[in-house]
Amino acid sequence: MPGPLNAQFAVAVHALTLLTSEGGAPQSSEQMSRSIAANPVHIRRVLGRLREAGLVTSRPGAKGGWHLTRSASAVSLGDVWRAVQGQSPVFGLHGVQPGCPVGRGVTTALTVLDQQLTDSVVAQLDDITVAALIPDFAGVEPG
Amino acid sequence: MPGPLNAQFAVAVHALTLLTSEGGAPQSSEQMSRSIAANPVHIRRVLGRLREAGLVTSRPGAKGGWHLTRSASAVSLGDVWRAVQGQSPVFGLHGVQPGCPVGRGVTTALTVLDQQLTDSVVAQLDDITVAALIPDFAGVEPG
DNA sequence: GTATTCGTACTCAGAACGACTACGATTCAA
DNA sequence: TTGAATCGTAGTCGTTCTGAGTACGAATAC
Repeated sequence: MPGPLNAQFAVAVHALTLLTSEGGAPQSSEQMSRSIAANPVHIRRVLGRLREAGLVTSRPGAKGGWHLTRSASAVSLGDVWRAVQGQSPVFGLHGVQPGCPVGRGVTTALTVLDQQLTDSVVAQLDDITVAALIPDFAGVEPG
Repeated sequence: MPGPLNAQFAVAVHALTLLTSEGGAPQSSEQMSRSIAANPVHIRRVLGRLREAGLVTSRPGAKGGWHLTRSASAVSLGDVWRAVQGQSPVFGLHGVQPGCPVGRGVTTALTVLDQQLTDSVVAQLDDITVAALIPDFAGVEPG
């Protein structure tokens, strides 16, 4: 129902926290879809990005599913961000390239600024681990 | 033609730079639409936000148009950001509110994080003036 | 009075996103 | 070997967002 959001990032982080429970046993996308308010296929697609980044692994078939490749305290939100967002624009501050020279100068300046702000944000995300987001880490069972 | 972007911010900044030229004489949205690759109506809507924020004024009728209320060196990009974006979410890191307690904890944590990152970005924008984006300030004529 | 310009409501097209279905491929277990 | 479970992925659909564009009334200058 909601619209404008980086929901993939939230789904990824939420899934990672779920994978820390159950003693690290693999969990299926179907299983996680009940805790995360999202479609199993969508979850698979998002986690696919995380797999490409080496944060999780997946195995098809019975008793298959997803599991972490390292502890949640060794995964930063910056890792998740890079895996999910890749190089896609964050702010998109720069609009269409105009014809007039003043406009081009402004556009290039905004492009540089966009990159600086993005770097700053990712740097802050790098200082936060997934484990830090879990209230009472390793003591709460998802419902 | 392009899609995913905060083009309003770019339009606003570009318009402000245009208003610094011509010796501060009022310019019409039609006039600016030729330099900015955007529709006059769209420009009026964006500048309307800036007017609400007190950054520009407008006057209808012949010889009307828009002009700055202060020097471009006294307008920060943070001012423009707040005028254009308001309180709308920037990252939207937090997804749908899920039912399970772990999920709620993660969601609230992401909500707090979102606010922190937004504050950080706006603080950086506050340190940059519109004038700083103009190459050779007061020496270039828009075409 | 006429031309100019803003203010704003309305519609339209395109892109993006997630939900959902479907189905093949893979893996485990009996 | 059969069947169930699960991933991988293509495809479609509906919703939402955004900007483009049209239209027209109100205000202003000459």
